[in-house]
Amino acid sequence: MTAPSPQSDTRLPAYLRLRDDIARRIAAGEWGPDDLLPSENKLSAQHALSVGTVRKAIQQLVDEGLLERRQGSGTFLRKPAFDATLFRFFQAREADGAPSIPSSRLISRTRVTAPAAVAAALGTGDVIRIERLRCLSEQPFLAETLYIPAARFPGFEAIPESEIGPLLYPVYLDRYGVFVARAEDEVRFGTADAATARRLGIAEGAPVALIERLAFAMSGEPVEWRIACGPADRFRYRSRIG
Amino acid sequence: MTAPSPQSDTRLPAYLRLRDDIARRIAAGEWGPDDLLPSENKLSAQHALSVGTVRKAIQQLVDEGLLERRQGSGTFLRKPAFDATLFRFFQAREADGAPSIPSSRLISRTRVTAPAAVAAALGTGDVIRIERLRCLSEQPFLAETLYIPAARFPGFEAIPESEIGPLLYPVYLDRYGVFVARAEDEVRFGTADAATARRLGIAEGAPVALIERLAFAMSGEPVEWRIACGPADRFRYRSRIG
DNA sequence: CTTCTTCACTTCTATATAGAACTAGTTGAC
DNA sequence: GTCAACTAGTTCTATATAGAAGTGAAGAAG
Repeated sequence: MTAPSPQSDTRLPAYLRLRDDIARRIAAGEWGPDDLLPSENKLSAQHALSVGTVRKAIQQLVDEGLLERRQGSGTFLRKPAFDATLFRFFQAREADGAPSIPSSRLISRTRVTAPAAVAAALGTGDVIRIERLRCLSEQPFLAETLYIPAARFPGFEAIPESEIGPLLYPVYLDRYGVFVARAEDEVRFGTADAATARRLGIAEGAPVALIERLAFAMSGEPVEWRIACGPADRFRYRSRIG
Repeated sequence: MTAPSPQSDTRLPAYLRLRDDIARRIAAGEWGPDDLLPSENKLSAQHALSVGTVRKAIQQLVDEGLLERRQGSGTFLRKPAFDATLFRFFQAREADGAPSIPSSRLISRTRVTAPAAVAAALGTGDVIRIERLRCLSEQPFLAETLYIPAARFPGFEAIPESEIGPLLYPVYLDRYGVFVARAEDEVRFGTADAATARRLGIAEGAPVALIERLAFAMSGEPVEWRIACGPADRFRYRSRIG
């Protein structure tokens, strides 16, 4: 076959068109996380391109973190695990210093009209609001409020809590085919309001770090807006420049 | 010539050895910022490699941000301009919203013994301490304390203030041949001590953001430790994930 | 059952080559 | 002097090919 999918825009180089084609097929859910993609040979035959061109296209997707190559085995779709990136911002470690994924406690799931700023970011005001608390060793340290478009996640508010793990993105993928590929974070400082302070067990007005996130599906469509709030003294962020 | 420089360690692939060789020559100062490197043809002839292999080596250095390719012109050494990255963390904009490099006021330069943590990071306790204040429209908004190894920057404390611009890294490069290639930032929150509060014109104990930076020369040697302190309400950081 | 060998398949490295696309300077026409 | 055409040099795209290196499973040897 010669990929009858919607031809990439203009007269772009072949390796870019192939890259976009593969990305589109990933977005369409043709392969699931950790699935094996066709080999370079197969792809080059299917698209009537040389292996070198195919490698160049794949390499870009590897650089973007979408794919993973294993010499001798094949090329695999990577499952993005960047729910954990939120915790780059906080010291989320057990007492023994081992990093771990905090447990989640869902507080509420309600269909509401989104605040103006959130509606603007998501492109719709018809959303489901999720409130949850992240805990480490039974100790709450991060309060989150999330909004997801009701049209994109129908019935989410009715999913039994037992079927929702500590991470949400796998749920989005498994139940709704929404593959969160990219996110934008913004970090600010502020003070805790009464409700948040109560949940976190800190004083009202205590300094907190606020992390806003807008997450996008592979298609570029925004699929989740969230704000996380944690005590400022646990905040710590490292970055490498250059 | 066939590059008599210290051969790269083991039996690594040729493109990696070439990459390291070029990086070493950059570190040795063979080319200055914005200089033109030898063309792919010349490099392939000099090292007895094919053009494809040379391109692969160069591409890695481009990905790392060291080099810049301009089709039709050549490959150039990029001058890192990441003093500005500090201000990714703060809203450093003029009243009209235009981003700008804040002015600097040097408060002191003294040869001192570094605090233990700093000495550990720099590998020596014999340092020069620099205190300065970054201002925007005459309004101070960032207080910095820097430590640089006295042995690496002899006489820095005696350079006339008029010869030091708003950015320090160009001074390091021009006067001491120290090319800052990489840095690690760590962001925390805290409260202002008396001296800092006075300098910034805020209340003692007011919430502040603290950015610690350890900067490295191309050789990997640490050359500067600094801590910057600014009011938390001006802090704002954006990042893109995925 | 365990261990070793073989084999098919994969990605990885490297070469050689051809032409397209682009840049910057020089030359020539007017 | 001005502008267009040409040219030498550069990176970029793409192909074809060969063998090295690594993987995983199947089969042989003990």
